[in-house]
Amino acid sequence: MAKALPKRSENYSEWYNEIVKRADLAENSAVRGCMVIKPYGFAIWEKMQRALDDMFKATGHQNAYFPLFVPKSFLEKEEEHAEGFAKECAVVTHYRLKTDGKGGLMVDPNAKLDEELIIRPTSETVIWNAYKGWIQSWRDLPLLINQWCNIVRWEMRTRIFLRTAEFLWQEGHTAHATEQEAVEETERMLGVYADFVENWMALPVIQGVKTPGERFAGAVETYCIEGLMQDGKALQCGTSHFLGQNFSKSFDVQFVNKENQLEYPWATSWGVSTRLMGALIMGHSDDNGLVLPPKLAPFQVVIVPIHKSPEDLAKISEKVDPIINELKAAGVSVKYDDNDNQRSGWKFAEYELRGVPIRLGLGMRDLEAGTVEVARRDTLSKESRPIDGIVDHIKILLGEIQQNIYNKAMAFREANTFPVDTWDGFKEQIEKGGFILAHWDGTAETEEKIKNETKATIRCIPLNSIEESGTCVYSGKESAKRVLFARAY
RNA sequence: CGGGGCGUAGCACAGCCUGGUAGUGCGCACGGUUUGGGACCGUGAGGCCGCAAGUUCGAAUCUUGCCGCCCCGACCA
Repeated sequence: MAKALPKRSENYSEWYNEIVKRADLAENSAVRGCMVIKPYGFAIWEKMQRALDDMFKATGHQNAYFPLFVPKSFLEKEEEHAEGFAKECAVVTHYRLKTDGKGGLMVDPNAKLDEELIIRPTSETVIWNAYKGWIQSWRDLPLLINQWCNIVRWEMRTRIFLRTAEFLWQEGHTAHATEQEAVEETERMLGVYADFVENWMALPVIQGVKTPGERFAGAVETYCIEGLMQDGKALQCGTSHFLGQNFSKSFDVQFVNKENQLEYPWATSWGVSTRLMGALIMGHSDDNGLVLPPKLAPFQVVIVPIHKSPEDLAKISEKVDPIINELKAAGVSVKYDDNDNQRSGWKFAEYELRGVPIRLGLGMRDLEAGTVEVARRDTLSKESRPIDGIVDHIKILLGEIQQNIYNKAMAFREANTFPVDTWDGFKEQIEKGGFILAHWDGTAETEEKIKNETKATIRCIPLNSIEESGTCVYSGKESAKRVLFARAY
């Protein structure tokens, strides 16, 4: 019998780790805190990349690539930025090894770098150093650049996909002639992220602004999208920063405006990472394994033959071939698993674990009846349907599944979002999990105290929050709107 | 960095207390019987028992040191 997954209700983090492993998404590597993303997991990431990249291009951005190494002197230039990242940087101090005479290798003490190189934790500094040479005139603006790369943040404690020492991401870095234009860009890209996470990943998110305490180091304003995971914890799914003129000033980048005056350009940066893989897993999956939205599944349909003899298999394959061709022609990705290593029952369980949205089962009974068994991963329901018209049915079904898992996630979020008006109520609810909408007096002191007493942080000040006067849930002082609290990953 | 757990076959683990030829299940290879929700029988391959030193006639097992990983906390996308 199957080795069942741990249940979400019993041990959520073990359930998560097991899904990652058993669905063959990724594994821990020999290097502390770093993961190996396996082909099935990487295929999902590639689909995310493709969709996002298309969206970036559609909003006028171009891809480029900047170095992995950041000279220490660059990182120092923007003070807050330097402070914020200093304690999680990997540093290269030497450029050569030599044999140690005992069959091993040692760092060559004669090969010390004059200036240490930091493995990029983010690229604002190298990029703005380069922009100095790219920007002279208002005609060079806006400069809309994105890069896909890996970065390193030396985390004390890591969790696969959610927080790894090395991770993959994209980082957009733009320069604008006016403050307003840069703010618009920051908001536009937040919207792109929200659009992607909701429409591709099928996860509803709250768009908002971070409090000063939660702001990106070096930013004037940080916008974010926040998702709610099934264990009631929040996950920041993407951030978009308005950087003001902090980096243009630090790197002395200026442009000549239409009036022939020198000005500092206004900057933004924005990123999403392989952490989204974690959001995808925790947002939809169940005790049977992964549940993938059709738009991001490596293959949307798997066809499993059910046969007793090679002759039967040949007959089934003959029937399956045109279905595969028709599906492909319709833009549906499909895998036909005629592998005879495993039997059909094993395959059913396996593809369920891997979250394939639709499974077609085809046996001799179906050949006689002209039917096929259609199983949905999201509802675990099965029905027998005529082969005629099956491709049209699947096209519709894929859309339904995409919508259904979004609706489920939305219903979950709604059922787990609570307006709270008293401190006792706050403390009680935070233990149960979920999003809490509560009034806050706007001070860092209160934010800090709430965090220390309950481990809840202000995830964001939602963009769509309505003006509603009330009193701070902690201090009792006046407040104009509710903010979003939760315990977070 | 604290607290806990664990390193034995590709994977999951037993054996260790009480030293004496390294085992079980899954997976893998081959043969056969099977096949509508994780099949069964038979045969077989596969191990520096995390690394190093020590104790001993003899160490997976005892001692010391080191390394690594996972989980729980403080920091973070």
